[in-house]
Amino acid sequence: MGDGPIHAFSGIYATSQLGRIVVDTLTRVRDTTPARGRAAKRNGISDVAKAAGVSVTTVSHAMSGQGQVSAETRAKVLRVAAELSYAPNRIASALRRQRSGIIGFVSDEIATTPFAGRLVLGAQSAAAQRGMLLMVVNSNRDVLVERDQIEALLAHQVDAVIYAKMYHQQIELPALLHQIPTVLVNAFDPAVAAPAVVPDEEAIAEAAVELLIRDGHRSIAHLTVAEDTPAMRGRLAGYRRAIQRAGIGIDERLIVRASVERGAAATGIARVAFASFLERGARPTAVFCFNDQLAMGVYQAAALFDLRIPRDLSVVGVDNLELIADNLAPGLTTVALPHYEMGRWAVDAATMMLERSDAMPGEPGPTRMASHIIERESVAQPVGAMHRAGGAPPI
Amino acid sequence: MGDGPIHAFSGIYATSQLGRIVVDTLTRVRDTTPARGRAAKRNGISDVAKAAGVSVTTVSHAMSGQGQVSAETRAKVLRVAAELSYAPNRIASALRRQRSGIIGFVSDEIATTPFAGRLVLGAQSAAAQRGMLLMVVNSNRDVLVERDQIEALLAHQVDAVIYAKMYHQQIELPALLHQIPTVLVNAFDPAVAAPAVVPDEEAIAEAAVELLIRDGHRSIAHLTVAEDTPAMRGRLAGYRRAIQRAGIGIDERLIVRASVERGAAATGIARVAFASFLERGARPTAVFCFNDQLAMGVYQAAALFDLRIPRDLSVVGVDNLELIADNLAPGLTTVALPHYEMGRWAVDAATMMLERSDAMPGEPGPTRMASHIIERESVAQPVGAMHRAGGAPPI
DNA sequence: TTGAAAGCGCTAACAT
DNA sequence: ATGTTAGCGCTTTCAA
Repeated sequence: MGDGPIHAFSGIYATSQLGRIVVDTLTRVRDTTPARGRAAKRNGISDVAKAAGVSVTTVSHAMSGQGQVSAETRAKVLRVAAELSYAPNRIASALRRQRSGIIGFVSDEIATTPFAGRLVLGAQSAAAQRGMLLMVVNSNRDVLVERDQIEALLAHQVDAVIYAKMYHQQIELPALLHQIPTVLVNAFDPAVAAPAVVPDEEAIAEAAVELLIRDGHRSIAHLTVAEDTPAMRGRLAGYRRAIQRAGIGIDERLIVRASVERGAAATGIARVAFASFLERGARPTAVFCFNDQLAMGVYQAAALFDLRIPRDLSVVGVDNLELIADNLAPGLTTVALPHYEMGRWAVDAATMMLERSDAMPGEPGPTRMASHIIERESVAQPVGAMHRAGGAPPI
Repeated sequence: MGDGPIHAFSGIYATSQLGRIVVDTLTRVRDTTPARGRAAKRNGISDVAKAAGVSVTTVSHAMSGQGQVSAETRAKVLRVAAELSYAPNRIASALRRQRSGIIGFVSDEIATTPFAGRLVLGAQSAAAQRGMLLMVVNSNRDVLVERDQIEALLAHQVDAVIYAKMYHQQIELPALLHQIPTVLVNAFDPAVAAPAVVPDEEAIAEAAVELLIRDGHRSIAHLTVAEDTPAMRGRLAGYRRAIQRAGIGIDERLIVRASVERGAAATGIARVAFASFLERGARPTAVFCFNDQLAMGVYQAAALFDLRIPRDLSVVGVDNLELIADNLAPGLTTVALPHYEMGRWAVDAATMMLERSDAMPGEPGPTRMASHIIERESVAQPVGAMHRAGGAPPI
């Protein structure tokens, strides 16, 4: 035994048949020349069977808990399997069972928002619990790439696919996915009866506005985007509903739209939009913003008008982009979208379809998932409201 | 033919044997009741063989370009395969060839930085070019979870694994990975001869500092972190080298450390650190910051001292966190880390090892990859420097 | 140039 | 309770 990894045959296999059966009984020293090129040949079920002196069937049964195996045989098989660090070859298993144990995760975008990560994380943790693995592909919003990626997933016999978008939207499900159990995330296709999960946009706005109302605000602006999306519509509707439910009349002048493209410039445009809004004499005590970037713009606009947040103006955003929300001073109170939860839900829905092929998880229509508010320091009672809700209306 | 998907047998298969051979010859109408439960049975190689009137061997050869097939036979097979939308079952192929075509991608973290996304994107695009797929798992920095995930990857017979960290660091490669070709990203293990790729930290600092020197700055501060990491050391060394190379003496008083934990609070702590530094009378005309969050803190500190960026103080960051760099006013000039490129490199290195098992890609020691500067508006010539480098030294 | 057949490692139907 | 065996869909000898 010279350099390199230290291997030893343990007692029971000392006279053993197969070169492949190699057991570490000594403490492994640090291996400075690890495997290159090819993966080391791993022990297979027949290696275990031989070493344990049983048939492969028994090993299979013992490992999977399927058939009937006596407790002692089972224990022995398990012990030997552990010693040989045997784990079933999922490729062979997949071929035989016609189940790969892989869920494809198709995302339109993975690098420019933190949403993708949370979605993947949620999906992955649910998948792990069920002994499945995720195969993540990402199209960068290129339909051709997406097609190729989906074909690759299908060729790899994924059991199901999660089709996720980063922004809540209506879509047309790629035809390729009609042949396989698919669940939509942050998206829905009215023409296809596939389970779908989306954020409950109205609830987001209601939660935010109710938080403000509870603190005594009666003059609450909504800074939103011009683009007509489910998110924009839903949050606007939720805003209206919460305002009205509190017995406050809707003041259309308090609803401001910033025509903004997605992405960075949002902040500047929001600042301009909101500043010109204040310029025209509007004096809300609070703003509910469509997203955190818009909220960041409001911080800048407030500075221009010498308005202190939260003393003179309370602000609530949506998205919980930590890079923004934590770094703003004061910290931004915002609504966190349920990406992690939607990821989990999607995998659960997919496996449910796999187990009972007649099952259709969720509601008819997209399942709407609740968000939660992350409170930081950008909300306070309006001056004059003091310790009760419904204080003196400002202006 | 009633509702549902419209299918038709094309002429040549009208009398055909197999129910499975189903060809769309009519335009497909929109399917509102897609597959649930199980994936639709896909045509296999023998379906193609029968339809084309050849053996499966010939189909295999024709599809893969391996053996000798006459041009016409080949054309026919390909046509039939396309009509049956046949694609080889990668599971069966993997079992036979002992090559899964899957690369495992192990990441310590996927949700809280944009880095993971860019790494995955780079790796994925390189993998796609080689007909491989990525299986992404993520441990959330939990060693136990990591172990399980790696075991799952091995059970799925991944051909190689990419082991990626989000922050450049020295690590000890998990023992499980010694048995399979592995490439490290943003990390290195001196005890293991595995290919590794990391950012060239010194070059990052040199590029930033040289940009400032070119604009005429002679008094350049470096705001860095206290934590002793390869990134901190490398960038500090690069800073010193660039300064000295320009014939400017190192002024140790210009090197400021903010003891900061990763994450959000960085900004505030950086502001305090840099403010107290200015308070003591230090008057650099530019700061090179260890990262963008620190740079954001400098913006805040500058505001406290009535210093205008870039007129009174130029600022350069590292990371190109677009949420920060784009939203700061003025936009932050910063160095973008080569995450995408490292992802690509890793996959290329892994496939190289797979092809020639004696190959050891890259340099001895981690391969260092160049970054690039993203210029925005936070750098200008110092007052008095005017149009030439080496203008009047300030103070 | 084409085809027959073995076999990758496993699971499950069917003995015993 | 345990074992024998066929076969998942493909690739690859080897033979014709």
